[in-house]
Amino acid sequence: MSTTEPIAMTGALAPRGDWVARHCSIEKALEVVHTRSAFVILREAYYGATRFDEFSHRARLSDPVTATRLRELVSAGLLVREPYREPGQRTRDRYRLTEMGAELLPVLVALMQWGDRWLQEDGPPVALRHTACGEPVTAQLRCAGGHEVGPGEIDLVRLPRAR
Amino acid sequence: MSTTEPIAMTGALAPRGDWVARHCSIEKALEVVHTRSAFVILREAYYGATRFDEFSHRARLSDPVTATRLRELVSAGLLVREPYREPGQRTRDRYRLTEMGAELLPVLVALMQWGDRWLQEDGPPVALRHTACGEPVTAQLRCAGGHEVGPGEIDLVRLPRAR
DNA sequence: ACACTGACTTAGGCAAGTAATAGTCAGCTA
DNA sequence: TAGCTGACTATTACTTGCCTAAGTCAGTGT
Repeated sequence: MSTTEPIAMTGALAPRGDWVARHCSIEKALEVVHTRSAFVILREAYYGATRFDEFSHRARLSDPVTATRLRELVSAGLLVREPYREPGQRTRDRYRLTEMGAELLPVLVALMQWGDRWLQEDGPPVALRHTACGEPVTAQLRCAGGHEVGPGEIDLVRLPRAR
Repeated sequence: MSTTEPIAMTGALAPRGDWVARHCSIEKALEVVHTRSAFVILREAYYGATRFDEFSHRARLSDPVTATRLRELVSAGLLVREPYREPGQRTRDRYRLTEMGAELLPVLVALMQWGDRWLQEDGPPVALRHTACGEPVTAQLRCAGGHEVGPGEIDLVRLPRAR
C-alpha cells in the first residue's frame, strides 16, 4: 500500500486493521536515550556543563555511569569530545552538544513542563525564559500553517518507505 | 536566595556556582515514564488503542509487561480503566487517556520528530497532520510572546519554592 | 622526584525491565 | 453445564542500570 491514508490519531479510535508500527522513530530515539542518566546528562549539557566532574556532580551520577553515558552519547553523535586547556592548567577534555544533541531540547522541555504541571506540589524549581523578550518558553504542538494543535486534532498518516 | 536570577541556558556556559538541580521536573516525569514499554503503550494510546490485546499486540509487548505497565500508568493517572460492553459481548475493560496522559503528547511528538530527522535513513514511516488544515504537525519551542525559540536563546531562572 | 588532581576503569553486587511459558478466572455462548 | 475467549497472574531466567569502593594514569605544581 503506497498511498498515504489517514489512520487517525485523536482521542477517538479509528479502524486501522492489523497495522503495527514499524521503524517507529519514537522507539529509535529511545534506543539512543532511554535511561534516566542520559536525560540528566543532557539536562546538564543544556544547563551549561562541559567537564566530566561537572556532569557527575551536577547530575548526581556515579563516576562509572557518567563515563559510560558520556561515551555513549559521544558515539551516538549527541555530544562531541574535544581537548581544551585553560591557562596554567593541563589539557582536559570537554563535552559539547552537537546540533543533533541540541535538537533534542524540545523533548526535555516538554518533559519538564509536563512534570511542572502534574508532579510539582510546590511549583516548579526553575523556569525557562526567552532571552530576547523574557517571556516563558514552552513546547507546543503546531502545524506548518501556524495553528496550535491539540491532542485530538491530529491525523496519523502512513508513508511509503524509500527502501 | 529568593530572588529569581538567570543561571543561563544556551550553548554558552554561565557561572552557576555549586547549584545542583533539585526537585527537577524532568526527573520526576521520568520516574513516571522511564521505560520503553511505557512510551510505546502511550504511543498506542494516542494511536487509538484501548483494549488490553490491542496494547500488547500493537506495541509488541509480552502480556506480563503490558499488564504491569497499564496498571502503573493507571495508578499514576495517565490512563483510566473503565468497564465497557459491546452489544452481544461480555463486559470488558478499556483504557483511555486522561488529560494528564494526553498532555504528554508533545514529548512523544518531539521524540518522533527527532528520530525522524536523525535516525531514519529511509524517511519516517508515519507523519502527523493537523486535522483541520492538513499541514504537518511539529513540536516547537515558543515563548509566550509568540516567538519561536532556539536552543541558544533560553535563560534558565531559579524560582523560590512554595514549601 | 613526588604528591596532587581530574578523569576515568575495574570489580562486585543489588534492583528493575523484559521475555517466554504456563496457568487462572470470569463471563458469554451453545 | 461445559467450553471458549479475553484479560490477566505466576514463575523463571536473562540483561541492563545503577551504586560503592578501590585502583589507574597522565600531566602539573612544588
